[in-house]
Amino acid sequence: MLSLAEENYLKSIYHLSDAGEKAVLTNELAEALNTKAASVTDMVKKLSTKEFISYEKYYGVKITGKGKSVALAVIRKHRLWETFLVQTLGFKWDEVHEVAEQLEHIKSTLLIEKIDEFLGYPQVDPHGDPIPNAQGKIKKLEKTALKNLATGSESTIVAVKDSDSNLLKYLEKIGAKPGKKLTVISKEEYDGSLQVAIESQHYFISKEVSENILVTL
Amino acid sequence: MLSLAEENYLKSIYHLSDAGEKAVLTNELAEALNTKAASVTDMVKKLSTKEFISYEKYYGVKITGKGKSVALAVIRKHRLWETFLVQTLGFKWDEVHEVAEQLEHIKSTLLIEKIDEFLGYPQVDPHGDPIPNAQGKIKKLEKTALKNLATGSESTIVAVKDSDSNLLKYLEKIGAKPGKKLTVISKEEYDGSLQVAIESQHYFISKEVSENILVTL
DNA sequence: CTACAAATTTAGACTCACCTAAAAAAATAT
DNA sequence: ATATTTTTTTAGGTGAGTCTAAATTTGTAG
Repeated sequence: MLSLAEENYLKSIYHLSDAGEKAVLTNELAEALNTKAASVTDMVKKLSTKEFISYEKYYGVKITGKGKSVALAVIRKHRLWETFLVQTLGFKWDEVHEVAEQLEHIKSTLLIEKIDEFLGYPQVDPHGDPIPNAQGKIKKLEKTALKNLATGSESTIVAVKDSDSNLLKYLEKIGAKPGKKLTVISKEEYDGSLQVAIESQHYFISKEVSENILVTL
Repeated sequence: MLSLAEENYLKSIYHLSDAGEKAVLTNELAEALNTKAASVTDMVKKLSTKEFISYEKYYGVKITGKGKSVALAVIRKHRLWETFLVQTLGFKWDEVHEVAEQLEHIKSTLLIEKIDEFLGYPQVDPHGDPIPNAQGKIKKLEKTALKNLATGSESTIVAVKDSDSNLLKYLEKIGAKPGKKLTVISKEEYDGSLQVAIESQHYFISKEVSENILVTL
């Protein structure tokens, strides 16, 4: 059974390495985990002998398959809990991170599967990040800001970046929630504003707002 | 900020002392916490200097007001989470304890208040134990087995002791869920069976079942 | 290519929560 | 009242995860 610290190291290594693509340096990890390089060296040796990562002195660490599946399980829990906190309990999505950091370490497969079921098997969390399934598979979806869409393109709202409560209220009003379909009707070149359709209702969206809405095609 | 171990000690001390009524011995605590007497002595000294308990060598410990309020906060969280697991996620109530032992240590007042609200401010958990409010006040309710009720008495179902799934299915069928009102229509002396009304429907309840249903007047 | 700077590792130490074994105190039995 | 048993405490030690300070390796600039 992995300790809290071990799980956090693996999660950070996974993220910092772009899902295992590249090696992660000691200092990066120290920074991310709010600890000192010397402590990282210690832990990294331990995780290496346990074969969750491979470690080469002065070079950095790479996450193994075994390590990835631990990391993904933790990330899955984190994102499901965030979704739960926002969707079910009405947290704002800038309030959820700290709590989810704790909840992600609760040990119970049954619990997380029930939460997943309760939420209706969501694909993305409130930040628009994809939720790995129970097998650790992630469905990558190309996110882009609404403002990058061409006129006429259809897309699905995935998340909203900013959490300013005025913005949220406005989006609430026009029904711009994650999951909703959206079509770009027209774009104004000179100020970057655009007109969109959400459920056959037309709305005017400023450039600022269009930069904060993430969509997928 | 209290550690997990400290919170568990305080919770155990609270329970073993009957809510602070009597002193708790080192060995009792060691037994309850699955640890050794020597370890208990160490921790008990620490909690004592922090004034969560008062400790007298060779005599035992007593929980202070400060200690009680910590213990009650943990117990509140434990019972709210158990209620959530059973009511919302469909856990059976003999499956919830281990998970609730973890969840009770999540640090976030906002979270637990939202859970409380989401559940509709329940008074008791799925075992029929009262849930302390945010101020640590417990509403004690006299629980008794259904079989102890006199003919004609009205009561509210609080919990079911046994978790045999046949029993649960039967109770489900007749709508005998915690919170439901129940009236004793008649009792048969010779076999201890009784007739009850739940929402103006009459049902026949065997002695065995009536021993497993806890009610409050 | 040498010298300095930056990153990393090693060495040694700390706290937390636990342990075992031995000593001390309290309870019990004769 | 003394001896024996039980309970509790003390003393000393362990592993996990962290730290600081010093040593080492690697990278960079002249």
